[in-house]
Amino acid sequence: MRDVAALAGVSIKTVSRVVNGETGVSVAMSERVKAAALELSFQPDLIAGNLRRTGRRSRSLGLVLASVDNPFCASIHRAVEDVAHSRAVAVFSASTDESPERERALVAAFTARRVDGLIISTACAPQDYLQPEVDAGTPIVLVDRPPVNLTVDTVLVDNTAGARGATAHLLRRGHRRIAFLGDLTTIATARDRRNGYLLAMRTAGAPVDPALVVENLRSVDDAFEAVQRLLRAPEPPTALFTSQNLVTIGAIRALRSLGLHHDVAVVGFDDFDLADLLDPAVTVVAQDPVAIGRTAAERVFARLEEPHLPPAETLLPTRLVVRGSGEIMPRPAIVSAL
Amino acid sequence: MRDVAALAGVSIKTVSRVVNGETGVSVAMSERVKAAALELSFQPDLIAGNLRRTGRRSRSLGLVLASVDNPFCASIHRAVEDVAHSRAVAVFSASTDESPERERALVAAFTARRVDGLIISTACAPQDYLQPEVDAGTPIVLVDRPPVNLTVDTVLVDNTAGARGATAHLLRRGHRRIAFLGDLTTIATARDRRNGYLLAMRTAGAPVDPALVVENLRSVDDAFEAVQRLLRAPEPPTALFTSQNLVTIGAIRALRSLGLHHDVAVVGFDDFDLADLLDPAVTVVAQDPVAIGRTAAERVFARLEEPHLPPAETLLPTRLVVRGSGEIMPRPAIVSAL
DNA sequence: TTGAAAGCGCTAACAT
DNA sequence: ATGTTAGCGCTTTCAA
Repeated sequence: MRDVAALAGVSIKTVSRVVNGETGVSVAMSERVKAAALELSFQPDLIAGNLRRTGRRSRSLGLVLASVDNPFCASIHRAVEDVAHSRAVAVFSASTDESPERERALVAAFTARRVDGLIISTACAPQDYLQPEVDAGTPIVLVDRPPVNLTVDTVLVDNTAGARGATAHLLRRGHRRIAFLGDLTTIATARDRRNGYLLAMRTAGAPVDPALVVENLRSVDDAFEAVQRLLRAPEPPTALFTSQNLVTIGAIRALRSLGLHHDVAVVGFDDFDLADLLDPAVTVVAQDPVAIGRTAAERVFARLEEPHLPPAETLLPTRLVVRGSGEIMPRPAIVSAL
Repeated sequence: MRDVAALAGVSIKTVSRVVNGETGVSVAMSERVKAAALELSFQPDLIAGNLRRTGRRSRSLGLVLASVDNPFCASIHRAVEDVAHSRAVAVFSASTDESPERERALVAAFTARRVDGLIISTACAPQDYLQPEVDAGTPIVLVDRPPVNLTVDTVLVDNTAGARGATAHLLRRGHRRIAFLGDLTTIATARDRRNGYLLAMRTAGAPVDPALVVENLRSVDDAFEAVQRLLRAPEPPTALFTSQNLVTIGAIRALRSLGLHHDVAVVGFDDFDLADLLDPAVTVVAQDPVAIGRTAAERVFARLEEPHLPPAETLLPTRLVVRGSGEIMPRPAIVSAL
């Protein structure tokens, strides 16, 4: 900037005015400065500029997800990016892999870079480590997972209702022995989905067999093995409610390996690509990750403009997508291939 | 930092020394400063610090992809993140949607934030706009798409060989009328894949029917319609080589809609989740996006340490994953459902 | 071992 | 309409 000023033969402040499009610069001067800037291919340093600027905005935002290569997270990510891009804000993103330590490290890395806001799908509970940031006035939105002992904006999905609806859907078709296959119980959404399942079962007066409630499944392989075990047991379930994508896929693989994919009903939580092309097509409880990301990003910017807004809780509904696997009627599942 | 110094009753420089773990501070003093920092929950401003620091590193990196919610891009992203995370570097990411204008805006946004390096899957050719950054010494790695009129590090996939291998695979099973279904011809990888197809056809002495070469397919729907049209034509193909994920999926949907999925062979470029669970399972030319991301990120850091390294060109191989759809033998495709 | 002064690239506040 | 001075939060350089 000093070089540009020297080349144009003006003061550094005049260059600053031109670069920032401030009023009160003669056209001739402005042209001269622009020419000099172009010649030196001058690019203003946004970081240095924001050091002194009133408002002190880095025009960047931190996004912390379970993993950027998980399709659900990636949709949220893209929605956040689009809102941020429209406001000339850049997005830092990172993955926790469900590790509280990594999450803390990532948030610290982002706050050290003075992001204007944070959108977090937390792997921690409680999230005490965020309190200093909240106190410092950084807009924080928790997405998908609720805050514990923390008052911040949230954008959550009605997991309980979604799971209840999925289970009720199976119950309506006459299923009584419905297995629940769940993710880590440390994850709030996994617990909510289990509770929705239990609620539907109790409401329908269906007994809950503890042997049919399998939790802490972390991968396709975990789910595969759990489902194989369930169906080879003396009293196998006639339907499965799988509470997460990887679990749904593992369950489907297990049913195929046993030749039971047309005999055992499946409803999965969370939609996935090609679910409609499988045989049978997979009935799911769909979430709206784009709405989650968009809402969260808009909330960050709203709070940036109006810091004293009361914390908002957005609860997004789910949608049951009927495709076939969830409409299989109950029948004795006979494991032929042993 | 000033506040911490005041509370500890030391100079600001001493705080700086403690915070950065520099040597030459007495233990007692160090303890006093740490206590003060903790009490004020002081977090050093990485940005301000790097303003004067020798080396001038922002410890951030810009990643420009087609779209963060495309699974191929997301895998690259995750690999880049992991390498960056291990070096305490944060990653800005963004999506071009194949728009050269958006790409330029994104790169400008990142350089204005003084990222230490850029990893770009470019939607532009030539990429002249990058020359000033290259000249300024910013490490830039182009991934997946080659540079035009620009000398930078690259990490590319051998698209031509992969496409040639896929087509040869079909030819070996006796197919002669093999359709090529391609993406936008503005994308270099799309052209390379077409060239690989043509090369294999010519090598085998198979005539190339121009009616079977359909390009500029941008979506599942585009591919769906193109494949329906091809198969309803008087001389339909007996096999399809689909040069991209969305195209592969559109083609599969079209074959199903015509009841021909067990009659027409398909080999797709790029692997995708659940390809093995479809009926028939889909034979693909798999790329290794994780290797792309890892290699590119490592290259950025290598160049950061050693700015005068000669530009490196990494060409990653593909792998044919045989699953069934590509092994269907040629037979007259009779469209029953009209 | 500690501190004072200068300065990174820029903007704010106040001249002129 | 333009320039001057101070200062953002930190590191560097050099002196004590």
